[in-house]
Amino acid sequence: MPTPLEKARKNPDSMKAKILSSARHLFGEYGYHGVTTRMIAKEVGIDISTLHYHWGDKENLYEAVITDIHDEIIGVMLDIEKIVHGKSVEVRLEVAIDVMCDYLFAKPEVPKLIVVSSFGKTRPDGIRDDRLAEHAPNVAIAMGLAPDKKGVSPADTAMVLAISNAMYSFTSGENTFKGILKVEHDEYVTIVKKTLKFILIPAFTQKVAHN
Amino acid sequence: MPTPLEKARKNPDSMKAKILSSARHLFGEYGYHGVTTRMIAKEVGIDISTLHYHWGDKENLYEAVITDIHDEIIGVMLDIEKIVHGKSVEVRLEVAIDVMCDYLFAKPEVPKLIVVSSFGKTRPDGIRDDRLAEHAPNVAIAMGLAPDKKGVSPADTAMVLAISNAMYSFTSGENTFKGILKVEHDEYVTIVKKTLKFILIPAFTQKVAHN
DNA sequence: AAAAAGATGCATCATATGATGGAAACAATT
DNA sequence: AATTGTTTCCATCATATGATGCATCTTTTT
Repeated sequence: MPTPLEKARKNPDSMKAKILSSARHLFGEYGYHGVTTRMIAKEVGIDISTLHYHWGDKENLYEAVITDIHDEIIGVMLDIEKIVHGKSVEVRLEVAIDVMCDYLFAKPEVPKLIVVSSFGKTRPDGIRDDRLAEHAPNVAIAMGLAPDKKGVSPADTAMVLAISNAMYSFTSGENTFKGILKVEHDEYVTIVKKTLKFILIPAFTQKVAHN
Repeated sequence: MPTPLEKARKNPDSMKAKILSSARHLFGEYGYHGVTTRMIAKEVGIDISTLHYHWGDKENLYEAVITDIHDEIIGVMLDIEKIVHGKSVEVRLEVAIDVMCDYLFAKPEVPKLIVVSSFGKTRPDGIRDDRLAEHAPNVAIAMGLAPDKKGVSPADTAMVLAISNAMYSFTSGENTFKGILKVEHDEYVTIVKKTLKFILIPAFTQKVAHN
């Protein structure tokens, strides 16, 4: 029996999928409490009762959104791990930064939702997804920071978190930071990738060489 | 004529100050829309009408909170700039990381509010403070990335943003990341500082040497 | 074509929320 | 003590919000 989320994915033109898409966008923009079911319904062009018919209550829809983006981003991570497998540290990092940044810039609601769900609280509590967290050690291994699950130290995981956070911050804060840097989108993307590589590659090669 | 914020600062035991303090804490935890005036009033132990008497409407109180933390953090930045003036790049960065992290760990609502106000939107718009943004180039100069205001490139500013973001992420996400790293507060602080220095110092010395 | 299942919107409800008027309590000034 | 100004809370309001019942329309199945 497919879940509502699976149904929505199966048919991207379905009402379920349209609602999910708008919900992603709006929750990413304004946060859980900043979005009303009416806002979502209005963006889709439907009545709120139709929204509730497809997704149940607001919390349930939000959970679906969180699950959706987590599945997606973990998919991207696995893709990257496949691509970089066997490559040098520099190449691994470079590819990881390029591919992940392209993805995050294309779907800015993803880093925004990850950031708020990691940093902030949602009042009625609940709603939390720890799969990204649990995945961090795997990334550490894939990046060559540690040989196996046993060998991943907190410091290694902290490195992975630092990289992830850097990408999330720059992509979700694009609008603010673009203004500070006084550049347009394309140049912003270039600068971000360059800066990330500039900062991370020296540290990483040093670290991996040390292992 | 002092503003309400100045009055609150002048007397930390005043009702204005107590409300501001609770508002800081709660807005940091749940975001603008996640906090009701009733929640704040309850935490202080007063009626909402007293809250409105002192601070006007919710948006006004939020603005005061944002202004308050921005003044505070810019103060810390200026302190750091004084301390590190004339020191080597390594020492400058080390001190900056230590002092700023200590401050942010002590007042976690500060990075939280900065992150959400940089990344997210608050629905009725308005409410924005760009002083931190405008201050970024000064930090670039203080850190030795550029000789003067004219010489600060977008890439330099991006470096400063990367450092700031890294500190904000690690401090505001402490609760989540502590769990991932499976460490307690004290060790978490140590790891964060170590990781930040490990990543940033090589990149920075390289960059400054290149100038 | 009829029947069944699915999807949609209108009207409506209960509660939450921001906000205010005005009375009462308190403090300062004369 | 009386007066004035400040602070606090109670009662209340208008609107926003999440949610649902039910009738209507649409699609699918028989």
